[in-house]
Amino acid sequence: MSRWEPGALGRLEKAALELFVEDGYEQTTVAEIAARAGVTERTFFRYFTDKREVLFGGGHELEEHVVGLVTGAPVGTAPFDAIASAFEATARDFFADRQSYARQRQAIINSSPDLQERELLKLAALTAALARALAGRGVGEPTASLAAESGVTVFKTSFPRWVSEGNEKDLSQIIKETFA
Amino acid sequence: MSRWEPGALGRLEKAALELFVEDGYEQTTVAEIAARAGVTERTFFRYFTDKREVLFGGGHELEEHVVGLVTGAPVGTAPFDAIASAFEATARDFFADRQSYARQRQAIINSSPDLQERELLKLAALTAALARALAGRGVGEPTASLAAESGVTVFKTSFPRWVSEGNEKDLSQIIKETFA
DNA sequence: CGCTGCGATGTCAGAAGGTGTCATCGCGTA
DNA sequence: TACGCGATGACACCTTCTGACATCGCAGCG
Repeated sequence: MSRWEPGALGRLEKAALELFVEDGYEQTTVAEIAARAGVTERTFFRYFTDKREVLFGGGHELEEHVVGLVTGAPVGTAPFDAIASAFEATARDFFADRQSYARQRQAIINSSPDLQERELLKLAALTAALARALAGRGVGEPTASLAAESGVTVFKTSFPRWVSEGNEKDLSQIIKETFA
Repeated sequence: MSRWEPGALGRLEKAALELFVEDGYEQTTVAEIAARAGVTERTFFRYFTDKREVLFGGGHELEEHVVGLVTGAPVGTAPFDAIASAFEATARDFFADRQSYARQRQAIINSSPDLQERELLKLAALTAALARALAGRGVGEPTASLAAESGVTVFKTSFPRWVSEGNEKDLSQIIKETFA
């Protein structure tokens, strides 16, 4: 038996999500999150730079995934097509069975301007990373940036639709439609 | 002689800009800004909801201006054209003689993720307002949102170029080129 | 002329977010 | 056994931001 329960990071993310749902983002204090996770406030800030960041941990993996797909697209694929299919595939891989989680998370984000700011920043980072990936494939400016912007815009507008539709429609399906 | 010097808001904005340039955004405290402006910290927060907001006061007027131009565009103007010329005109009216101010301000924003977040939020608000304006002219979705997004994207990419070009090239000129 | 209400500011106390620094102690390794 | 590492705790501290109440010139009004 080690000195502390392992998995502090996961416990913090879980506790935060629960409390945000129960009491709202702004009403929840970091101290409460830490207490429910069984750690100190200080430990929270060792895992997350910010109170907000606890909701955006997955963003990094998502970025790597999409960028990887774009980088690895068949030689000669048109920039816009590479972006489009990367997003479609990522939608399948990442969000297929997580609609209810995504819905909760999005509801929280929509409730707080602070969180919306952070999300915009993450999307801007994603845009920049995609533009770099395209540049690495020899795509010049401003084509690379414009294709990246377009892709992220499509994603950004498709996501709310997928989340809100009560039905079981596929995210990748919606994305495919919107790209047209 | 009134009880206090008038123009507290202007003094705060001026003091903030100076201190941000001198010491950097993060190193400057609200207390310092207030002291230089000759008021209390509390007064700062009566004028600005946020430490960040002191740099974004003009955003509201800019939004009203662009939206007004779009709303007042000749009947029958294509959505995209309405947006494009609104931005060109606004560039002339708002930024013509303020390049050095804009450069300072942008340098500060670029130095802090906090400020970049806020700027992205303001641009998102502008996008939404433009989409509403187009909708008010009878433009349907998704055309309205896409035209608004495109316009803001062009603005967002043109601005850094205008700011960084050492030369005297016109913002509205750059914008016109990018729209093509 | 004196009263009165308003508006802009000050004063104070305090919650919450965030950081630096040092202490603790189980565990793997020499 | 001794040692050092890594994750966490403990604590003090600063900054941002908010609520509640006090102050006092000024304008209007009787």
